[in-house]
Parts: sequence; structure tokens; C-alpha cells
Amino acid sequence: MRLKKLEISERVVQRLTEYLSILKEARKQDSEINSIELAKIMNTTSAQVRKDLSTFGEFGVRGKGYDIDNLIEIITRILGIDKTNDVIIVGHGKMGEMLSSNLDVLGEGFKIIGIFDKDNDKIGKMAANNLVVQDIRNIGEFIKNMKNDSNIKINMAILAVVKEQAQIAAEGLVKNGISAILNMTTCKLELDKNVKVVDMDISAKLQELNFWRINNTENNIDEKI
Amino acid sequence: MRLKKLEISERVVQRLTEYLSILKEARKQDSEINSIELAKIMNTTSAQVRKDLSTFGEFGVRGKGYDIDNLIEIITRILGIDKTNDVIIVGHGKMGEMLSSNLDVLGEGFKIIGIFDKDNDKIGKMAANNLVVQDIRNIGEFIKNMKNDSNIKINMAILAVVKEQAQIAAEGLVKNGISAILNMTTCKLELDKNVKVVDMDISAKLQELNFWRINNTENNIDEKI
DNA sequence: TAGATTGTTAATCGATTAACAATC
DNA sequence: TAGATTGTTAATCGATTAACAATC
Repeated sequence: MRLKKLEISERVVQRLTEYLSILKEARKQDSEINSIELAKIMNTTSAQVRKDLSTFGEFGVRGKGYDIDNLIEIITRILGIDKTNDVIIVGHGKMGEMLSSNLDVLGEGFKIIGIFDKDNDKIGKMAANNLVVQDIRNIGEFIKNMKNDSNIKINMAILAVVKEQAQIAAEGLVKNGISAILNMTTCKLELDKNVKVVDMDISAKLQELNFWRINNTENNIDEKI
Repeated sequence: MRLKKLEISERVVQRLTEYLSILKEARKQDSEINSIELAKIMNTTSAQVRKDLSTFGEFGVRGKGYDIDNLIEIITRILGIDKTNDVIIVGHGKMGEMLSSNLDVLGEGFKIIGIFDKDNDKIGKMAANNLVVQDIRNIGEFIKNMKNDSNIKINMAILAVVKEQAQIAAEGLVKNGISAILNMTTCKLELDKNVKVVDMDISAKLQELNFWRINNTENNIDEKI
């Protein structure tokens, strides 16, 4: 696979995950797809589909379209989920529990290798995946041992603590070498710029939805005093 | 409050939810904030902050800035969460259970008034919030009764079924008058255009994060064969 | 009044799309 | 070869930002 050196926008990466999901669905029916069909499902233009994909290389066949299996493989590789990526979950409340026990929710390509909490009532308890909830205070040691014993370098975490603890917990993670955080809390994390944070704020999304629900008369907010 | 008639972009609404979250945090320290401070926390420019807010009216005081409490109240109203908005949850697996039992996760302004599943093992069971899991097949009746008995018009749902059921379940909801769906599944829903869907795909977000984690050397993917 | 910060206009930047030569 | 669809360029559109008059 040939990858171009290029500035890649967040938008393109977001759509890449959508293409992957659509292609996995489409593969049940067909073995090929073209940019027009893909665009229709994506609610966009075929030009955008082709441009997005061409960011990463030439994957199509002129006159025919794209081989679905091939495209799935390529996008899978671009997103780095052709291998298994190790993740730790921090916080074992309702959210952390759901994430660790619902196998489907993280999707393929990710493996939970540690679950942490600061609550003594939870530490030591058996969680899903044959994992025991560990003391968050031992996270540095855990990461170090993983590196030494198995040569596994952990740098990705899912943050699922209560929002009051989010900032301080995140800082602790960063101190211990975590550089990628999926933030499931409502807290806006303020961390070093080279730490990549992706926010997953359910309440914010619900607020968005509610805005559009209220202002759904196509076009939209009336002038009112 | 004066609301301007205007095309509002999804981006602006997204940021509105962020401003709200930041302002709620800031209110603990201060009673006023200006666009420069707000921009710094948001990682953007003061111009964007002022432009975003001015989409909805004139809320600042020249020479001073914005009153935090006032701005919170205004954004709260714009997002429609100054009142309580009724939501139903469809699917009472790990995800649905988490959503209905974790009070914080939906945030203020939303109330779960019904929980549904199609699984006979789950129907009739007591869930959180003193709600009993109802048969999804009775959802039409439930919505009709709510309308007749309490004049509550339900049109917002959180879809938390397994992805194989997502499309068919969503269609059922729409048939019964739901026009706003927070989609917690990985499935890309294909519904009538006037149904507003907001996707909340954890695995997709994790894929995104993983991409940036892998390609985090500031600038970024190398040319390679 | 002087200093500060808003709201808004105009300039810039980046993302989307139309169009088409390349090519299967 | 004729028909189709890609990959890419150039045009368009929309979003961000700089700059500044308005005004507290």
C-alpha cells in the first residue's frame, strides 16, 4: 500500500470510519461498489468519496469502481485496526463497566488489557474479560511491567471516570505515558498538545440532537423577541 | 431573548454545547468571561467565539465581556434544555442499561420516560428510574397514550439495540412518530430526511483516535511503498 | 475621557464539488 | 472500440480569522 505524505483533516478520518462501516455492510450484498453508490449512502457527492480515498492512494479501477474487500482491508490498515491495539479503561462505574463487558462496543482491533479505578470497593473485583479491577495508583507500575515483561507499550486509554475526577485522572495518565485518550466524560480536558484526545460526550450529543429537534422546520429559528 | 433567522451550521451547534460545558466550569471561579479567555479554553480564536455567539443575538457588553450566568442561561435556552425533554430508550442491553441507570450521562434537561426492548426476558423487568422495561411492540400505543393522557408528545429516542436490529428498530420508531434519534449503534441508519439522527459510535471514535495515535508525529504519514 | 472588548465586515483559508482527461 | 468510472484539477462554496468601528 502506498500512503501519501499529506496533511489529513479530521473530517477525512471521520468519514473513513463511516466508509468502513458502510463497506462492511455492503459486502454482504456485493463485491464491488463505485463512488456514486458510496456517496448516496454517505449523503454526499461521488467527488468527495473519490477525493477522500485518493488522499491515501489509488484504490479504484477506472471504468469499474472499487473492490469492496480490498477497500475494507486498506481502510482497516489506515486506521491501524488490522492489528490488535491495546487499551486500558480508567473508571469502572456504569460507563466503564459497560465498555468492558459489552464486547461489540469497541469494535474489532481493540483489546482491553487493564481496568482501573480509585475506589477501594471496586479494586480487586473481577470484571469482564477475566480482568481484575486494579488500583489507579498502580498504573505506572502496570505500564512499566507491560513494557518490560511483554514488550507491550500502552499509550491509549478510555477515560470513564466521573467528570469531577476527569482532569486529574487524565493528567495522571499522561504522566505515565498515555498519549491518546477517548474521553467519555463531559469534562473538557486541558492537556499537553501532543496528547490526542477524542471526546465522546453523550450529553453534548443529546443537546445537539435536541437543538435540531426543536428547530427542525427545515429552516429554522424564527425571528422572535 | 432575540433569535436571528439564519442558517445555523452543525459546527456552531456543536461548539455551543462546548461553550456551555466550559461556562459551567468557569462559573465556579468567576462571574464574567471574555471571548479571549473562552477562545483559549476552546482552542480557537476570540473572533470565532464572538461570531458563534452573535449568531443568536448580542449577549456581551463591549469593553467588559460576557456575564457567565447570563450566557449559560441563554445557551441553555437555545439548546432547549431549560425545560425537561422527554426521551425514550430503545434497547435494554448493556448500553441501554448504562444509559438509564447512570443519571449523569444524559445531563440536565432530559428525562427518560420509557424503556423498551423486544426480548421477553427483559420485558417487565424493573429498570432504574422506577421504569419497567416495556415491549417494543407496544411503543405505538405507549406514545399514543402519553399524548392522550398527559399531552406529552414524544418524538426523541435513544437507540441502543444491537446493530443488527438498528435499522428495523429505527424504522419502527419513525413509524410511530419519533423524529429525533440519538444512534448509539454502529449501524448507519437510512431514514427519511426529516428525521434528525445524531450518531454516537464509540468504535468509530476509537478508530479515529487510533489513527491519530499512530500518525501522531505532528506531520504525519510517511511516503512508503 | 481612555481603555477594553464587543459585534461585524472583509479577507483568508480550507473543504466541497463540478468537470474532465486518464484509463480500465 | 465504446462505455464507464476513476483520480485530479480548477471553481465554488462555506467556515475561520483579522481588523476595526461601535460602544461600554
